[in-house]
Amino acid sequence: MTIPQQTAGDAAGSGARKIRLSREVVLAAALKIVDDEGLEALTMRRLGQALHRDPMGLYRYAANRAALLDGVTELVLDELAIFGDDPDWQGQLRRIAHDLRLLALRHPNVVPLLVTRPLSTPLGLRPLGTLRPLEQILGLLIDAGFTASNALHVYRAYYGFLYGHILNELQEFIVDPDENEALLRLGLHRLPPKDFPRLRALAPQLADYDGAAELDEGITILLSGLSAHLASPPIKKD
Amino acid sequence: MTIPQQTAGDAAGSGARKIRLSREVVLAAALKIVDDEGLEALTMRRLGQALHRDPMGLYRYAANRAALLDGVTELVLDELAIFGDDPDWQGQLRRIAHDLRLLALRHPNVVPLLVTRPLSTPLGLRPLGTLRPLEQILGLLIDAGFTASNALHVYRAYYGFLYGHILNELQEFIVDPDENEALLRLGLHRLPPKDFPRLRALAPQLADYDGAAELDEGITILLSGLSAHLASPPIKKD
DNA sequence: CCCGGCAGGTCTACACTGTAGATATTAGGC
DNA sequence: GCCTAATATCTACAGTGTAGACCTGCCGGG
Repeated sequence: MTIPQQTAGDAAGSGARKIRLSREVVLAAALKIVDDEGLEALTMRRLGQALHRDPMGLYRYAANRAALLDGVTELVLDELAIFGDDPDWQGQLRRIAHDLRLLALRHPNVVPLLVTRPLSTPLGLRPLGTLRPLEQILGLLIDAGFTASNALHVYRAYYGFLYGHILNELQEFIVDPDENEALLRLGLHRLPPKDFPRLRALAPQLADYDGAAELDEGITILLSGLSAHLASPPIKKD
Repeated sequence: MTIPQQTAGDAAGSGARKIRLSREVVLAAALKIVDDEGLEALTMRRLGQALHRDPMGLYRYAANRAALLDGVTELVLDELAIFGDDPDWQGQLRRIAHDLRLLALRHPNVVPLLVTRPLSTPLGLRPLGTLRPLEQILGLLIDAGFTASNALHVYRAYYGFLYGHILNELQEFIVDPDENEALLRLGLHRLPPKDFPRLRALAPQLADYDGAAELDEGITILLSGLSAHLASPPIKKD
């Protein structure tokens, strides 16, 4: 006999009262599961359990699991603020880069979605929330005086570098934070010294990786390179 | 590397000659499935069917599905050649970048693995094949006169940019190649014009994206920026 | 000849997944 | 009361990874 959870006090003391569902509530719960337990843990049944609902009911708020994942990425990207009216476009790009980096560190389990979902969805069919940063940054650059097509070039170089950095940084992960030997912290001792001398020798530098500083340097290089390159010859004849 | 030649008419059950299995054969078959039918299609049962074997037998060559995926990424990365003795490190980096780009275009379905698998595996525990490029490029740079730690910085900027570019390029995908209107080719007509004016206006530029040229420009910018930046002040005091 | 071991291939079974479709429950209008 | 529409829940099915039992051929030794 199943227990109808009509009576409030049966579950664990925290609000056993069924809150009214909405797309935002569902996505927020999904994000929490991904953050806490990883991507694989986000199943319809698990999500239903977290919301004290039948899993089937969730299909009202997301057509299927893929749409649910898209919703989560959208929700995460909404945390990113872009101010279209700031005339200091370089400063703005720098700030956004740092913001996105922090966002990725806050939700590392979502990063695979961030980079992977767009690969299987053509531009025009993506959730609008994920296209908004693109549109806004384009606006930022165009307002700063760039040609539309040059703005696109700058955007590509910028976002490419940015995502690349984030992937890079998230990949260098610590195995055993308590270990004080750098080799061991990264698990590098398992590599055959014969084949990987350089990598092993770089253990200390790998172990104290200042992601923010490195990102900032990269942005500086990129911006200076871009302005130098864009100043002299037009990139293309359109 | 090369697939042992197989009989074309494997569908006809009579002549289904069972070739001798090996790790390479299994991984090659797995890669073929991923290339032809996508990542999701690579299941143990499907792979077993492609090899005319019981799916369970495959666990002799890959401990589990994750290991199988790792094997596939390793196999793909083996296609990338790096010549450690070339003194022209800039030219070498440029060539490798183009090679990796072409490799990604050849195996677009593997790219998610390439960028995603390392996120869930600490450096020291990755399949050795995926670390080899790192080690070799470090060697290239160190032989060219870089400090070990500067080599690491250059590597990070380089690989970050490179992966970023590849993601970028693979994301701008064509919905309907027969369409001659740029808006429609990318599916951009579905975007509300009010919210995405710039993006829609950029449709023509998006539609003819010369990835190789863009990558080359980016590399140029990066290399010049790097050498300028590395020439004057040391990045860090180690 | 038999026999025991052994390594590899095969089968069955189980716990879990997404989700289609039927069913039960509720709310609102007359 | 009764009818309709929406919403919530249940059941069921095809598919997944993989543990563990089973079978099958091959080996050298008696």
